[in-house]
Amino acid sequence: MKPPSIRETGSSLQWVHPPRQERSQQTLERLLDAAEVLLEEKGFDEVPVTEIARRAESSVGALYARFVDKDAILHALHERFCREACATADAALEPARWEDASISEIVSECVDFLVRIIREREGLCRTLAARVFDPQIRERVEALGRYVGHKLQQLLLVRRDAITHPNPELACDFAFRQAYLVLDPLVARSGFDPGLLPLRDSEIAVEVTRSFLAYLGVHEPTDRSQA
Amino acid sequence: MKPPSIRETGSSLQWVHPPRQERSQQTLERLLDAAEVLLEEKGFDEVPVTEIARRAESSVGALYARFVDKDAILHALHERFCREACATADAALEPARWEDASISEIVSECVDFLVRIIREREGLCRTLAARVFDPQIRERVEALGRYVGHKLQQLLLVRRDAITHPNPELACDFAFRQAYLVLDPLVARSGFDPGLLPLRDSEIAVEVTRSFLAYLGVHEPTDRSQA
DNA sequence: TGTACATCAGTGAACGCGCGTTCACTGATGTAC
DNA sequence: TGTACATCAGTGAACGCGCGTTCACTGATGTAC
Repeated sequence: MKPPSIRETGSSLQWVHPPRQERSQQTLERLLDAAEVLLEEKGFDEVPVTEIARRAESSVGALYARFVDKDAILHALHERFCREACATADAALEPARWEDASISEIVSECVDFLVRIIREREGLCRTLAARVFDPQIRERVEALGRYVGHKLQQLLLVRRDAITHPNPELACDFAFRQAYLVLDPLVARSGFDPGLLPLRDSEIAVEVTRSFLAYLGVHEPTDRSQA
Repeated sequence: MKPPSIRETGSSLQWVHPPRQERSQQTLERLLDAAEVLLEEKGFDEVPVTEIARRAESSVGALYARFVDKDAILHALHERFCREACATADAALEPARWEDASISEIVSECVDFLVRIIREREGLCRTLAARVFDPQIRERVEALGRYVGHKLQQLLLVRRDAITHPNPELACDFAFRQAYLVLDPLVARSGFDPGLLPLRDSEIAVEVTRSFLAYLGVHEPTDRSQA
């Protein structure tokens, strides 16, 4: 139950040569942006470094002046994503925002939120999903999951007498991960195709929310938000 | 609601040069087996054809005499997997076997079953998961999902008055896919690592089953199996 | 049953392509006095 | 403010490695008469 913290795993310095001028800082960001855009269309392995450099209106040499190797780009992208995701979660799951809310309201908004994030960054999410076997990526995915999951859990456990599941801690954790694991492929993969289920995002969100709540065993509270 | 059938998508012939002698048939199978074994340890892209050939005690030339290209091996492996999975599902979901069973019994056994299959063929499942974006693989995954999902659905819908979810058809479909989507990464990925959730297979199965039933809204029947 | 020929199966060294990475060089920015 | 030098940033052609694929050749199996 200790709040998980996002350790800076030796962080960027492992993959990125730090820029010392404003100019190269911008190049770095252009390269990252270019890479992320290209990931919307292809897998990471299908994108040659030359293409990333070209798209960023930079050059291969400049790229290697910033990144120790090709993989470093993906790692940097993932780190940036995690930082942003944490920040967003911090804001969104701020207890004050939810003082009078019921569990279903919280869960429902969280699910919508997950859908939106995954949809916005489909390409990156897809590539990351295909690489969870990479220990570094995996560790980052898990750390983010723990971090956000823990915040959500705290919010939900305050309302624990609305939860029927015999082990509310486990239940919150499992339910959150389940939601994420289901949404990731349903949303991110469906860019290519009707998708695994012929449902639109909003319909998927409804079912995932329903599932989440049913699993917790929430009998809808007549509004008793604070413990 | 039409029973989905596994179309033979032009099938093997597209990737495999059919063997004409017993000998080459055996070579083909040795190659497939070797490839599947190697997938337990690495991703498909990390396994060079030379290694597959070597492990099969064959040669690169022999390999290319059977498969049109490297990808063909993965496709052939996937087709074999689907054939076997269908056959197993046919046997397991045979209505006669379940005449007196409740929904929870059916679901619980199905989940256990999924866990076992995924666990047994971790390597292949992992590689396939990383490749759902390939249209051919995706189509096969979906076809298998439809096929098995439909069989399960039929079994469950016979007991539809035990289901509270407003749309039982949709619910069965969604619940099955959700179970699969959650189990695949939880089980197949955890070979590498403590896993996303620090749960053992049996514990995961319990939660997935609970979630499945809760989502359907099953109020446990006092045994009224036939409609 | 034997012989000749055709097709199938297998071998593994060699080829070649793609792509990540390097490197010699030019230009820009910062710093010291 | 100006000048000289050092470091940073950027360029893109060339390199080289890995790996999928081919191909010339040997051996095995099948078939026709």
